[in-house]
Amino acid sequence: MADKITSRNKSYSQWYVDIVIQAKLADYSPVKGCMVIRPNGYALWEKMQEILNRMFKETGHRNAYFPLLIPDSFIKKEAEHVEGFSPELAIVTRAGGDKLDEPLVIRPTSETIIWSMYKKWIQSYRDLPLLINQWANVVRWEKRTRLFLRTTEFLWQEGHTAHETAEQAQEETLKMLFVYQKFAEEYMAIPVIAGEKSESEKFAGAVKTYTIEAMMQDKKALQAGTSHFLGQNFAKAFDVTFQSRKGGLEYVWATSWGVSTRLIGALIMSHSDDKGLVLPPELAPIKVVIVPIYKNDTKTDIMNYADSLYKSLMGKYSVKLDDDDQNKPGWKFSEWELQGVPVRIEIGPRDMEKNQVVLARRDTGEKITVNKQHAAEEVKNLLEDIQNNLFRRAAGFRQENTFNTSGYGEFKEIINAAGGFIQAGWCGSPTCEAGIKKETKATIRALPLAHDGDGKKCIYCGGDAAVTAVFAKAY
RNA sequence: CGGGAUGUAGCCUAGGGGCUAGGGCGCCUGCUUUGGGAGCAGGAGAUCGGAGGUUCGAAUCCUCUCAUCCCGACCA
Repeated sequence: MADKITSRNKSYSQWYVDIVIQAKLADYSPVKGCMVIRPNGYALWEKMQEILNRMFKETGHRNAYFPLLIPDSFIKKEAEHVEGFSPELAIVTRAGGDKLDEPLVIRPTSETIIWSMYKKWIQSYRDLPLLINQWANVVRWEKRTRLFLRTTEFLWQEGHTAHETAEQAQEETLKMLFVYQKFAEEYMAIPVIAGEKSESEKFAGAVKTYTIEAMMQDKKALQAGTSHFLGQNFAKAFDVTFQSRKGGLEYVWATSWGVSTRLIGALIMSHSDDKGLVLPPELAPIKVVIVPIYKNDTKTDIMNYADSLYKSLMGKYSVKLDDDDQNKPGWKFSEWELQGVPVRIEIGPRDMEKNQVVLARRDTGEKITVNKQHAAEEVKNLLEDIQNNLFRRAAGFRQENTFNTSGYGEFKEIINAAGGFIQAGWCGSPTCEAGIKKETKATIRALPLAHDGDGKKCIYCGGDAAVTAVFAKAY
């Protein structure tokens, strides 16, 4: 078999690049830092959109679309926001052959343009809550890019909501955090830690940022989604007020939340192996592929047999019959494994003779032989089993690589040698956080919800811990 | 922005002053094959990243430049 993919042992980052390129998920573009999402990759994004859209709508949100170009002055209206984003903005200064009077920023996120519109749309508490989501592209000029994980332009969804009270906005923030958690765990089969970000890690312009944080196979952390409680920061910056039930004029309370095509990177780095992509059935654009195996003289019979199986499955799952005559079965096996299809059905003369089929599962490589009449039911069970197995495997891996320690010496040892997540006490001081980052490169990934200090001491300064923090090196 | 690496056909690559730039994969044609990336035969495909220079002669040497990847710094 041709070695198209560098093994994870040899080079994890090259393995990742190889998967993306060889599974035809994406390709490099002529512009530095940008990528083309190819049909295989875009199909994954479409599955994510489909599921998330359903979940967003079930929680009362509606989709809309705001423009790509934002007046430069808008970005500058919220002090922390401008400070956070100004280094990575792409700005249009010429258009239509002339220099523009006011430069236009290509959106790095849409808070400012959206709140400028919300000012027009919100007058009364009767206009609240306003629950809008948009699917869009954004541009952030990053110094260092990686396919899917951090590209100059990327696709995402951004929810922007407006509420009467701080409590309602806070509730919305957490509600959407849990939507993300459910999506990651139940569909992507990726276990995540739901928690709050520390002050230094939060979104520029937010009062509080919440995150779902996942562990990749190299034991590094990946921020997979964020949900922000924006307080009244943007309402004040854009003067968005409403007449309350009591008649007074009050600033609106806000949230925003988003996940991006980075999730595709998370998916790859959670489940895939040295043979290629491994997709959880819930997200696999093709769940089952049928590979017929025939000789010239048996071709017609085998194809008929395969086709009848195909017809019996096609209404139930997205299934593909690979009737391409150009490649041999062995080639097809490898190719579909590379592309991550969860279940492969092999049908050859020996199977037809015994009225059976061979089911091969992508997650373990295991093959089983089942009676053709039971194939549909067996496939259903197998898909469920693969979905569960992938989650269990990832959860087990995370557990094996999550450590508790109260000694800073041990902390440094773990981070440098084994890697992984470390749960430790933190006093809450940015100085301690910065010291740890400088000395170990580990950052606070999340302050898990429902954990106070638990009587711990700060891992760095030894003072009383305000919270339990999860530390790790991160993407 | 620092460090490293690489640019030769769609992809991988050989050649490091000299004659028609060689091979593998892939692609096209035909035949044979088909239970883990098939075989044979024939064929198409290259201004050697770009510019300038040295030379009788440059893919090869020199200078500059552009691009990408990897590592680091930075990063809602």
